[in-house]
Amino acid sequence: MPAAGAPRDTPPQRRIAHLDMDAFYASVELLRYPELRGLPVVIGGSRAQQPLLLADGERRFARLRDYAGRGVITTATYEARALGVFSAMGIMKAARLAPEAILLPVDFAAYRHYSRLFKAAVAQVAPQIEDRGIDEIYIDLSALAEDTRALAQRIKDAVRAATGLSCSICVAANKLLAKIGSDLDKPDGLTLLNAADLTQRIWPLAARKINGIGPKASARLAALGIHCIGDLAQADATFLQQHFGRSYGRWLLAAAHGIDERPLSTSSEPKSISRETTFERDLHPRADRQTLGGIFTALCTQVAEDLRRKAYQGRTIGVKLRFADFQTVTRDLTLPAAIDDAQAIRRAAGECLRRVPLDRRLRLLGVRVSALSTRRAAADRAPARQQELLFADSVETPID
DNA sequence: TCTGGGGTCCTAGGACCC
DNA sequence: TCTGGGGTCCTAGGACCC
Repeated sequence: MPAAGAPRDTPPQRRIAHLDMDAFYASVELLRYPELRGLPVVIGGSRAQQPLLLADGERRFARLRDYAGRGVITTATYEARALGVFSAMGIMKAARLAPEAILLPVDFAAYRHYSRLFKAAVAQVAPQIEDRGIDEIYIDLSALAEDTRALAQRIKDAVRAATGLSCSICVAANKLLAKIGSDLDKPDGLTLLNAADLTQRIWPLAARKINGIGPKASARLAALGIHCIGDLAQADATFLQQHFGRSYGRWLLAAAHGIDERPLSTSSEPKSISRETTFERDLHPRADRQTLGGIFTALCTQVAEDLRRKAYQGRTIGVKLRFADFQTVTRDLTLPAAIDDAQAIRRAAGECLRRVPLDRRLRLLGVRVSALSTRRAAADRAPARQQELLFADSVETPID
């Protein structure tokens, strides 16, 4: 027991890294098409043209100006960003800014391959990893003895050796700061942040740089005269809670002070599996009934395939509709038991659809399955039923 | 000629149960 | 029959992230 007045035990400072691949999709494409290095290149548009291989072995690439239709930019090379083209920008708008930029279609299979490669390479150096999607991870370095900068450099080197790609990495006391820091020196950055850096390097940044402050919250903050993280740190706690609610208000203030105790989450199970599609043109529920029906069935089939491939079943089936004016509605239905087959999903999703007044043009349709369980867990909950299924299967594939 | 597709988490109200 | 309170599940929408 520490004597009264003795300093409390403070937990040892953590060392949390955030690693972010540089312009990931575009960089993977440049490995495949090195002749595009140095040019403005954007990835996006589900209907973008594949490069054409000419008779002389040359490739002809589509230009942004050639694209017609819906879609957004997924990634842009730094040369394209210099022209004002960024992720999530509509392709038609991007084409006005950079008509000559090369446009490539997305190839998720290729990006997933490189994603696995870089994560495996990092895991060889530091195994405590939280997956944050295809192109970024958090790494807990606390348990490793090595000097922080040397360790970060070794991780960067391992990623480059495994993939030929560069990444940006920041090591800080927590995830929140590491995430902000990895963006400070892109591309190919290596940033270390300590306590003294909070006021010098973090506070001048826009509040929007905090992971969790999006376009809506930053607009509301700006309307209150709060623009940078330092402004937020100086704001009154009660004032923030009045405007943003108790929970979010408190979090905003803590975040601005660089406080974040969240541990890494090194394993996770999916909560939902979904498929959705935006149509090339808006479709009317009556006039385009046949087309919509076909799309709806295809979505249910794809979701069912995804579920089975990943060995999940779900009890809650839902639909998502987006009207021409971008208004979005969802409906869902929870069943007594989890399912994973296309026909049952289509039946339940059809029930949901009937609860939406369908009198306007649609631009998007989606199907989602949530309240997931693994097939193994489902078997544990319903042993008798599973016995029947095993028996039924055994007709096809006898068990000895 | 705006605005993809895959997710997670939070809030809030109502039903229902004890 | 004048009416509390807590807990859980379900549903819908929205903000946010990659």
